[in-house]
Amino acid sequence: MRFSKLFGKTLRQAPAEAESVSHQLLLRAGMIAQVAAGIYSYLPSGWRVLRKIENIIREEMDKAGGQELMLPVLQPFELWQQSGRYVSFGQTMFTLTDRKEHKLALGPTHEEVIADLAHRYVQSYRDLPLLVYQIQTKFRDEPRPRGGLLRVREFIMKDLYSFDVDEAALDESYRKMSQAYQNIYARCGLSTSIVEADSGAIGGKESHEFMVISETGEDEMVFCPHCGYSANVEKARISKDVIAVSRSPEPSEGAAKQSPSEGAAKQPLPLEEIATPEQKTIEEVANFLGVPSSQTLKAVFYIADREFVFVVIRGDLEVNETKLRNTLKCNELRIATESEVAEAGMVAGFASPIGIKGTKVIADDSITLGFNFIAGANKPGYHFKNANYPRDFQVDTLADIALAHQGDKCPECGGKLSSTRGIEVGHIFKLGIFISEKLGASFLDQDGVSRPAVMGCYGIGLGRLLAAIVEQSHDDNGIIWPISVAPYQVYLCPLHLDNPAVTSAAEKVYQELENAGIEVLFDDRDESPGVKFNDADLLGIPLRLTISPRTLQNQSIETKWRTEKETQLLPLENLAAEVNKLLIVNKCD
RNA sequence: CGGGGUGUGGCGCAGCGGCUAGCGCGCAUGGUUUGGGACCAUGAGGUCGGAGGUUCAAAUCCUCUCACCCCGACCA
Repeated sequence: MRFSKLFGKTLRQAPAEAESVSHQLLLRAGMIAQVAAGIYSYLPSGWRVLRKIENIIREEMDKAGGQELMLPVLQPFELWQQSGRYVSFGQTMFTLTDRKEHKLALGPTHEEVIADLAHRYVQSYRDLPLLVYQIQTKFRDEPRPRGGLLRVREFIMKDLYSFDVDEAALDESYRKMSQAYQNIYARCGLSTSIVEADSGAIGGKESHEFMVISETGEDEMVFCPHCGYSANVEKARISKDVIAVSRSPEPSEGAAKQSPSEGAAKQPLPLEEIATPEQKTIEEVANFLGVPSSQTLKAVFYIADREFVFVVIRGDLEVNETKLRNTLKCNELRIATESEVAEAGMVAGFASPIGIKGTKVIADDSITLGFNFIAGANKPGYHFKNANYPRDFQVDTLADIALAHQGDKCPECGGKLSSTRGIEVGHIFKLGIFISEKLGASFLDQDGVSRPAVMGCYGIGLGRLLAAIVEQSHDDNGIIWPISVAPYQVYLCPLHLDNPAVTSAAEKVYQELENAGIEVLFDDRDESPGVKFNDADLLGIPLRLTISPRTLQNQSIETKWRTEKETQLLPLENLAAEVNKLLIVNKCD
């Protein structure tokens, strides 16, 4: 490709709307252009990168036994009513009405369509396992697109669906996909971490995300440096017995040196009402009474699908709303307003489940890890001492609904958890049978018994993956593409185009490299060296070849890797073969 | 949806009641240049996001509205 003909200009200054590194660099390099919020065009060089990523993914999916197909973007809304997932997707779905007043959705994902297909074509256990995938555009009306390609409303995704005879077979498909994903990221030069994840609107029980560590990421994950446990905070578990010490607010002298279990009697003591005037927050109450916050119970009020819910958790912990949502199996969840709290008859600041009737109570299991808690007395200015579950109050559900933090104890080994932000570049799910049951995707087993296929689904957003590579691989001068996904492998850079020797040598080299199947961006523009070098860096082409009167004196060409400072001379003779060797040696896949 | 911010040539910005709306980059033409974003000359390109209002006069003040960005809620 001749640079002079390449559609899409490089920019010295990034457009003002771009904040994240990948967004700025991709815009400056002329690889993408914004059309509207969360809607982008790929320009030729950006599209080349995307297609390379796509091919890597396709190869790995095929290798893992996947069969590529193509499902429609336009989906009858009835399919979504059949699965019931139109509720959990809600506003995120773009919907439209056709001329016959028939409601359609632009597919945000394709479990319904593929399960409906499986219903027709999978009949026997002999047809399983089945792994089918597509690489296609998805539409999701995200409430807040952000970070350029990081969160968009229209995006290209690889989605594979697995159908298996039972859970054990699903585990095997899942394992295969997990491996294929790791191969893909490695070939794209990305280092990723696999973390336990919540399955959100997709549903299902077990899922993992592949994360690229980056401050730009929207997700927070915790990990244990000792045993390797790692999870998205939405999902993360923690060991709750000792963390109380580390996180309690500066306890007063005396209480300070006691762990919560030492600080309290190990036997339940009689419930006792004490005056705590004006002491409303956990911190105030704990300080006032000279106990660690882990010796208190916190009350938090939510509205879950219009129902008022009383949530109790140990005072040193916070509520994880994703876990709470899953526990309640609700769609909308929000903190109750002050007036809603009052209307429900609660005394904010002094509330506890003790003596409360007719209200749904959800408790974190941390309330069972201790004795003699301080809890609200449900009247202004008073708390109870020595509140004990289940002696003093009952709950409707007892579950893990606590939020993990950096510094908490690892649930596996007790080590100290670290936390970091990450970009989710892939997500795999064990769906189970809830969709196949609803859409009739069943098969006959060896015994002639009809059973629903056990499903899994596995997604990678290609644009986000591309952006994640840029986030992880760049410097002050621009993008640094790994050879495997670079828009061009070689940047051919002649200097002094007024010199006929340079021009003819450059043209010859360009032809030679092209003929050898090497992807070359030939900077045939009559620009100063600085401009060309800077564009080469900005575009992130792995290998730069400079040809000038100086190099021609030695019958050679200068080579420079994007990742290195130094240059080398390479003889012009047999150049294509030599360049090919260099590229192969330095390729990461 | 809540909070904050920005809309002026392709990009970055200035102008914030007063004459013909400027500057840098980019673009075009000609010339001089050329190893890390050269220089000179000439030139093209603008409904100042939109609508309404105030005024002798509005990019500038007021009202409404739209778009985009950031934080949060939300979100595979």
